[in-house]
Amino acid sequence: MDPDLTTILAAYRRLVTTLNRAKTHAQLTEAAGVRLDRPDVQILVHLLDEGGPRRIGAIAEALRVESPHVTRHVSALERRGLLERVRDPDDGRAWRIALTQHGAEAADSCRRISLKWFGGALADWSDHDRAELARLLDRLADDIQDEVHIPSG
Amino acid sequence: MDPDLTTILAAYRRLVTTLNRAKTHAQLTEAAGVRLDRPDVQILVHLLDEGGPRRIGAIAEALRVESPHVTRHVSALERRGLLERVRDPDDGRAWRIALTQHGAEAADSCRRISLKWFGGALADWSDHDRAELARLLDRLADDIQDEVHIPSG
DNA sequence: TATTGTTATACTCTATAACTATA
DNA sequence: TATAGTTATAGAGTATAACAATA
Repeated sequence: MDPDLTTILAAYRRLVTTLNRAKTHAQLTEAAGVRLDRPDVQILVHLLDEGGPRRIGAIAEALRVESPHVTRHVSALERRGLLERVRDPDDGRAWRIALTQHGAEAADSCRRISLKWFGGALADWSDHDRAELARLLDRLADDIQDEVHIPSG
Repeated sequence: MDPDLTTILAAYRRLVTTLNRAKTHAQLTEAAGVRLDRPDVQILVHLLDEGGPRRIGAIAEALRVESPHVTRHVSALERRGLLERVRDPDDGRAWRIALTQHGAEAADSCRRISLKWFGGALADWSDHDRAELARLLDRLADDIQDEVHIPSG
């Protein structure tokens, strides 16, 4: 019974309960002035973070979802003009998914709201605590990934 | 453009991408030796954390879902003998949802696996860093909750 | 009649399976 | 014929609306 461990797990769950709900997503899209569902936002913001076109398979792998899911959302976003397909320079048969100007703007709006929320939450924090949280949370994400995907038994 | 903020947001998303997927849930239930879907686990572990019977409405509020969702899962878990309804001592018309022995064991198994994952991830961390993460993540969960639910505009 | 919970329904999110196309 | 992606389908997760029951 490690009290730190218990606190960390409980805090993580509380965070997810707050952020990962339909109402929270509705708040985000309203504030961002976009009409996008959650997978849409994930894909658009992922492409913005990556900084360039990516293949369907690469997006699916990064978001840890199956590719048909990505295909459907990408197709819909393409029809709406937020994404476009460009030839993969490395592989003539393949295409990459690229943000259009409109898509990049929508992605940026969404990311801005998330950053605003986190920024608001951390507004009263000391520089030291913010830097420590960044360091520790980044390391936790790495280590959890290793722990879950390469389970020791 | 605050680099700490960006890191924190990205790390949080990475954490969710790792932990909040069907395959991860399947890994958890297999390791725990239970056959439960995600809402089932959330409800059971929540009741275990609370340490006593709770009303449907209170569970829904704590998990930030709508009550019909809780009703359905609780009813199914009741039929399977993991939960039972007991009279609310404070309000004769109302019932509270209580873990049975079997339900408490299942909840404990699931929580144990989550703790094992986090414990494994933090195994190489210094005591200081673990304590700091606990302090900072707990505070973040509080502050995000305030920020999102009492939005400043 | 206000509160709480339930039943009925529908929408969102994501997975699996079967198929297609291209090198 | 291996790889990447798509179409089709189904199941899990969650919300809204309408209703029931009880103080």
